[in-house]
Amino acid sequence: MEERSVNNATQDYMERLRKRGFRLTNQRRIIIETLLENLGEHLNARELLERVQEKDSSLGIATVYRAIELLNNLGLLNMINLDEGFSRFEVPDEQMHFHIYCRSCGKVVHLGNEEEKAKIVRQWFREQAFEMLPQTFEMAGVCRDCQQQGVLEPPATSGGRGPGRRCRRRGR
Amino acid sequence: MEERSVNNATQDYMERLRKRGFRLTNQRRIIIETLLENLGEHLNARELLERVQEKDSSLGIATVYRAIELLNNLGLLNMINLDEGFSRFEVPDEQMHFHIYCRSCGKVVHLGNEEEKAKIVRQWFREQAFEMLPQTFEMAGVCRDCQQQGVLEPPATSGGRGPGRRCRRRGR
DNA sequence: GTTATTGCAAATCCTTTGCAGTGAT
DNA sequence: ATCACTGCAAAGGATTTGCAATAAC
Repeated sequence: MEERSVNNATQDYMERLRKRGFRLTNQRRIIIETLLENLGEHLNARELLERVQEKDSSLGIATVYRAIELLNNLGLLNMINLDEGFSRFEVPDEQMHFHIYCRSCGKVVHLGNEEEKAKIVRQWFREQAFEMLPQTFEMAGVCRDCQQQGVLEPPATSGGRGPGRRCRRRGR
Repeated sequence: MEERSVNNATQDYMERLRKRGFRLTNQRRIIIETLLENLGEHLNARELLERVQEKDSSLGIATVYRAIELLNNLGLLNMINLDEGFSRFEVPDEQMHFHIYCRSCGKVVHLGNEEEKAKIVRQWFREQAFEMLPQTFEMAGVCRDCQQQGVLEPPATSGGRGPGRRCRRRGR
């Protein structure tokens, strides 16, 4: 996203906070701006903190988490879970997003034709009379590259040194 | 699931472990059996441990987590994330499952017509040349009941006493 | 007899929280 | 002048791990 539109979008987010009665602090502005500058990067809290601290080195992790929670509550931020043991964050651009991630190497791809897919999902929500919240869809698979390497071998003896399916926290 | 089919299915799972070269321990059998007996309950690790300990009180949480990881790696178990700060687990019955959960009260509903929906999703995977892993889809929304109560109000003064959207760990 | 697996307790790591100080209104 | 918000450090809670003992093979 270019500088001008980041600025505009940041103002937009700040305005929404103001309307809801929240204070417009410098920290919140920086966090929102940084999220916008890194659209599509799916930063986690630590990564977001690092980038945010380039602008204000005293800004702490607690503030990051509190801003995330606030934005999420207002429906202005999606939480992304890739079964890593922590969350990643994304500001939604009005659209629903569809991610497929590889459980072996961690690669994430965005699906195309999102509007068409979104229509389908909205229908699913309608069937249940649920209001849909802004969100992304995380779908686990094995990418073409990793399919050829096979995944997770038996215990040990058989020469186990392959990557195995990444799955929990330490598995990155 | 009735006793007979639980037994059969458990044997089936054990057989798959054996084929991959893993040892058939009593602990693994109990854990698998318990997962099967509680199909659709979406137990988390602590809940699973409790039920498992009714059968073997010395079985520890580490063993539960290790069994979960093993089964998940073999594609024999789905991890379910409802943004609660921990995971829930489900043994898949060949089918893909679609869950919508209410971010306000936590209610979870299973969508119907799953086979039809599964076809759609399989097509999405095909478009990306990803192998699909057994999994469930967690979609966040607000249920009909909670829609009427409104969610999250501004800071404080304005009389905040509503529930607010549940969102992170402590929010249950 | 080997060696994968277990149980325990300690360690890790993400996330939340209490509190005193600060800054937006 | 208020009181929402911040930063810090400590707490909380889920998950992982080292290691000696155990039990599949």
